Amino acid sequence: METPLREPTFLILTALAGEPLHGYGLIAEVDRLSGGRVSLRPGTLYGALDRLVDAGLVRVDHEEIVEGRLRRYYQLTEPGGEVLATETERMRRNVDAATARLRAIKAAPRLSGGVA
Amino acid sequence: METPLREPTFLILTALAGEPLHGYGLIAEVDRLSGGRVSLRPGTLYGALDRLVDAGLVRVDHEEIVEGRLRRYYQLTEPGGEVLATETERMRRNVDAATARLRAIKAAPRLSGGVA
DNA sequence: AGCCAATATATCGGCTGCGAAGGTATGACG
DNA sequence: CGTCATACCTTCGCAGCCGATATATTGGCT
Repeated sequence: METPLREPTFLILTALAGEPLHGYGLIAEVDRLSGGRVSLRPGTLYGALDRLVDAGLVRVDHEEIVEGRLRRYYQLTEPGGEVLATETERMRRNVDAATARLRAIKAAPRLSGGVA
Repeated sequence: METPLREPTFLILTALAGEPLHGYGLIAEVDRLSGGRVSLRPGTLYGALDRLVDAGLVRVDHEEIVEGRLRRYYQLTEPGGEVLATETERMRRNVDAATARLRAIKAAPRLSGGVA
């Protein structure tokens, strides 16, 4: 697993931090928690899930058949929760650093397009 | 330019939001603002700078020779500042979503490794 | 004088993760 | 009986990062 986590992977872990979900449910949940801004594609989702399971951050919780269709539920593991917490902290620091500098820019713009 | 920005690219923009910097100065600044956690490699830095200049998010401010060595200073453009702001907002939302769910986990763990 | 470290730039190849596209199967609905 | 929605999975190309490597100059150490 590469770290820093990319956005799709990060959101998958975040979604699973709520409750175990199956593939399609995960897509829906990520859609919801991102306010519709991120729609996972199957290729992204299953690739990411395979990697996450390999790395032990997620595991298959159980499978069930609903209306003839298999649902494979994935669950966040404890290491998965730790990685999510660590990555969240990293991002928080980056966000804070950027926010501080952006505030300074607004106060006294120094960009190419600044007021002449 | 791919969006979401990857961490090195994001930090380069953040560093340049403070003041124009040259390559090596940028490496030092990113080192500092990341608390030593991120040390840019030349390959990462110059690749990213090329892409950022191509995309118009950063531009060459000026060049100067200090002690016989060329320093090429890069400056954040206005579009660059906007992208940085947008990306920061995106990350803030993701951080908030993850934080909320992580808090819930701590209160009532539901992970594989939870208390038996 | 001779050498190594630090400053400063740049390039190349491999790896990884994402995304677009496409594929299979089942049940529901008209 | 065809189409849509659900649900799984695979393959391929691309973009960005990183390690390694290269080149040039200044300065310090011996």
